[in-house]
Amino acid sequence: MTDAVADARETTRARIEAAALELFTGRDFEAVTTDDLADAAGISRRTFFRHFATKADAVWGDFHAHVVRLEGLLAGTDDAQPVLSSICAAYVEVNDYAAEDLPLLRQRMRLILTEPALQAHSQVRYADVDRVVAEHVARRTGADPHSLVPRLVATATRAAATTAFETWLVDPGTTLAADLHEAFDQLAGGFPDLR
Amino acid sequence: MTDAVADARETTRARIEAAALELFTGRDFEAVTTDDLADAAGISRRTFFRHFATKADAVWGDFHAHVVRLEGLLAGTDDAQPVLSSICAAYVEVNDYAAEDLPLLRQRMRLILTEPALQAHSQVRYADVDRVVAEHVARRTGADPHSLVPRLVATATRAAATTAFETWLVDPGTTLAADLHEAFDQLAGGFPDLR
DNA sequence: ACGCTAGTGGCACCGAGTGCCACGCTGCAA
DNA sequence: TTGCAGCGTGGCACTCGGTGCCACTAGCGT
Repeated sequence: MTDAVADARETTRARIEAAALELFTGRDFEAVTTDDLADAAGISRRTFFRHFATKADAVWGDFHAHVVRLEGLLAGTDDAQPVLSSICAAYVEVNDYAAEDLPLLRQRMRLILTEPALQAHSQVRYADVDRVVAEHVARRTGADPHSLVPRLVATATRAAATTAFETWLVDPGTTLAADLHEAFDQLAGGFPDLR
Repeated sequence: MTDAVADARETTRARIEAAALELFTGRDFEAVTTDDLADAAGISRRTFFRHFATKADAVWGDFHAHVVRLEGLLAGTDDAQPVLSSICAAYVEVNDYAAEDLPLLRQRMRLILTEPALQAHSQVRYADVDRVVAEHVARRTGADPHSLVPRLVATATRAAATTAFETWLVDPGTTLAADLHEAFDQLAGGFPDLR
C-alpha cells in the first residue's frame, strides 16, 4: 500500500468522524441516518460501513488503539507503585489530550455518556478495557484474572473513570486529570464517610 | 379491565419470556429472530412487540419492578446503618430468590452477562439502578445526587454487584448473597492490598 | 499491455422495530 | 337483544441498520 492510498483512507475515516460528530450534536443520534452520514462525508452508505462496523463506531473512532495504549501503559508501570495508583496513572496518561483537542473530546464524551444508543454500545467497549485492567491486576497480585478481585478492581476503576468524565463534562472549571485523581482517591479510600 | 384479560396478558408475557430463555440458550441471541420468538410463544410478531419493546427485553422481564423494589428497600433502611452496608443489604434482598427460581436466574444472568447484544442493552437498565442508588446516597449524605461521590458510589456498588453475579455464575458452590457480601467488603475496604 | 490490489458504489436482501387499520372478544348500558 | 366502547390481536407496509455480492476504477510492479 502506498502512502497516498493510506492517506486517502485515513482522511476518509477522519471525514466520517467529523461529519458524525457534527450531525449527532445537531440532532438526535437516532434521527441521523447512515445515509445522512455518508452524504455528509461525501461517500456512499456502503463505503461508510467499510470504515465503521456500526453507526456508533463513527463516534468512538479508533477506540481499540486507545485500549492497546492503555495496556502498554499498564505493562510499563513500576511494580513498586501500588496497583491502584498504577491504574489511575495509566487512565490519566491515556486521557491526556492536548488543549486544542479538548473541545472535540468534550463533544464526543457528551454524546457517548448521554445518548442511550451510545451508552449501550459503550458497554461492549468497556469490556475490553476491563479485561486489560483485570489482567494487569492479576499479574501484579498473582491472582486468576477471572477471579473476584481483579474483575472487581477493573470494573470499579472503570466506573471511577467514567464518573470522573461525567463530572468533568458538567464542570468546565476542572481538569480531567484532577477529576480522575479525585474519583480514584475516593475509591481507594473505601468511602470512609459511608462506613 | 377484567381479571381474565389481565391473566391472559400476564400469561402471554410469561409464555414469551419462557420461549425467549429457551430459544436463546439453545442458539445464539442473534440467530433467533423475533419471528422465531413469536412462533414459539404462539403469537404474531406484531404482538410480541406489544409486550416487549425490544428482543432483549424478553430476557430481562419486568426489570422496572426490580428497580422500584430496590428503591423501596433503600428508602426503608435504617439511617444508623452505614450507607455502604445499606446498599449491600438492599442488593442482597432484592436478589433473594427462592431456591426453585435459581436455575432460571442463572440462565437469565448467563445470557445477560455473556451475550454482547444483551450486555449492551444492560447499560441502559443499569442507568436506572445507578440513579436510584445515587439518590439514596445523596439523601444520606446531604450531597447533590449528581455530584461525584453519590454517582461514584452508585456505579462502583453496581460494578460490585455485577462482578458478584459473574463469580456466582462461574462457581456453583457459593450463594449469591455470599458473593455480594464479599464484593462489597472488598470495595468498602478500598482494596488495602493494592495501595 | 498485463495482472494485482485496494477502495469504492450499486443492488438486493435480512432482521429489528413502528404506524396504521381492521377484526374479534368481553363487559356494559339502553 | 342490540349497540357501543375498550382492549388485545394480527396483517401489512414501511423505515432503517447492517451484510453479501458483483462490477468498476486507480495506482502499482512486471
